[in-house]
Amino acid sequence: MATSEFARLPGFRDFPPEDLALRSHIQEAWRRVARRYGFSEYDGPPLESLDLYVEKSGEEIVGQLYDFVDKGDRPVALRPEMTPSLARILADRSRGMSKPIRWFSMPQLFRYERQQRGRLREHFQWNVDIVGEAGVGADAEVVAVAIDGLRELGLTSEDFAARVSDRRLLNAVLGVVGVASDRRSAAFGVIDKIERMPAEKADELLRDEVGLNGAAVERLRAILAASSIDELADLLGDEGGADEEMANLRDYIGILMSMGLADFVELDLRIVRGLAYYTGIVFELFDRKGELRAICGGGRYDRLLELVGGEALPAVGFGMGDVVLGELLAERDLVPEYRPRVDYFLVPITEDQRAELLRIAHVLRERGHSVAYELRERGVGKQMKAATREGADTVLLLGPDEMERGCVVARDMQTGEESDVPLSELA
RNA sequence: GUGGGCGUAGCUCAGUCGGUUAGAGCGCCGGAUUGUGGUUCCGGAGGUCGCCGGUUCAAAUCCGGUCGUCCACCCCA
Repeated sequence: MATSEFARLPGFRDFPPEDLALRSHIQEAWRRVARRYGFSEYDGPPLESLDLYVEKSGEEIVGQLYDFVDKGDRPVALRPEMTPSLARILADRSRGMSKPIRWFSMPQLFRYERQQRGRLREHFQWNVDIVGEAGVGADAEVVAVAIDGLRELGLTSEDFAARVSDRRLLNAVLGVVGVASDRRSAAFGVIDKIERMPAEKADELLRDEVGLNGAAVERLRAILAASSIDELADLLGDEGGADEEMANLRDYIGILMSMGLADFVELDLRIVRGLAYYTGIVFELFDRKGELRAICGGGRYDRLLELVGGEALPAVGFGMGDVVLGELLAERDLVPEYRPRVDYFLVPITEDQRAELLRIAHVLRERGHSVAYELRERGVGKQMKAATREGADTVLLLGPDEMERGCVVARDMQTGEESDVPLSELA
């Protein structure tokens, strides 16, 4: 609660050490996995020109942006997503770069919306993109990174899966089922929400908005329920019309099987993704229990770079937020316990040894060890308690006796064993 | 943006048919312990009961508003 006069803004988080530990745990895993796949890290400014988002996503997105006019009368916005910035950055320099470009980032993103579980006004999002490769090899590579990012944190195929689809395939399928070309985008909208509405409501929309008859609605429902490429092929029969898209998606899934990730991948044509700029394969990672919102979403966006004024390059990528992921890790008991720790905690028995201890502390720090001690005079018992609280590996005790013998006593805080360390080793 | 639940100590919560100085556990600080921690015992600090207003002799308790939070909707990176 807000006892302080200055309360935290709603939807924003503080990160005291015990909370920053989880965020770091997640981000370090993300970074390790991205590097393991040969991606390079980049970043951009958190504040961008408002136009960058309006051009791409339309006026209605402005209601969900943190935007304002700066002192130079420029309409600006805190970045709500990273992809437009990536497109802008590459528009300037991609022509001179070898392809494909494999970049990742972990920006803090902002949106102005009412917060609820798994959705704040600020979050950190892992963005991984491959730019300059149109083939399904890039699509598969990117989803493999996302899957391995979660595996790195201890999640398994019991915990989550990737649901994959392809907008071109869905478009072709809609053609096969008989959706007129001017009704396709309406159909996309209904299919995107179909899981969250009652069946009668969906049927009604498919009839009235999309223009399908009863039999076609039935057939489309069956097709949308397919969870493998073979099942989908059976349902489509020999009519053709989607052959090329089917072969494409089959290759994609084949690559993921070769990687040993088959357990993590399911076909699901209901995955559409809201973002208008997706053009091909799209996917979401979700928890298998279905308790949380999507952990990660991504796909192919082959037009975006030229829209922003850059080289016409195909691209594919995803974003994964730290909020939902943190909740999933907590539910699966995969959040490491936060423990402060230091290598050495130094204890002067009397103040007469403090100068020598400060010297030793500095020697150990120069050697790269972490060292702590009480900053003012306290009893030995108190200092030992403090050493425990600080998570000391070893306590070095120095009193008049040790000074005389030319050593310190090193106490192993795990075992309680003590041994002498000559001062000559700490010079 | 719409509708609903909740809001008592740092944390988890108890306490309300309105009635003297509002409680517990954990945590924190101090002491038992002026050359040895994790256990234990003793003591202490910390709350204008989210905030503002109303009803009342009297409000943590009832009413209204507001802010925060959670849930659903909307939307989705």
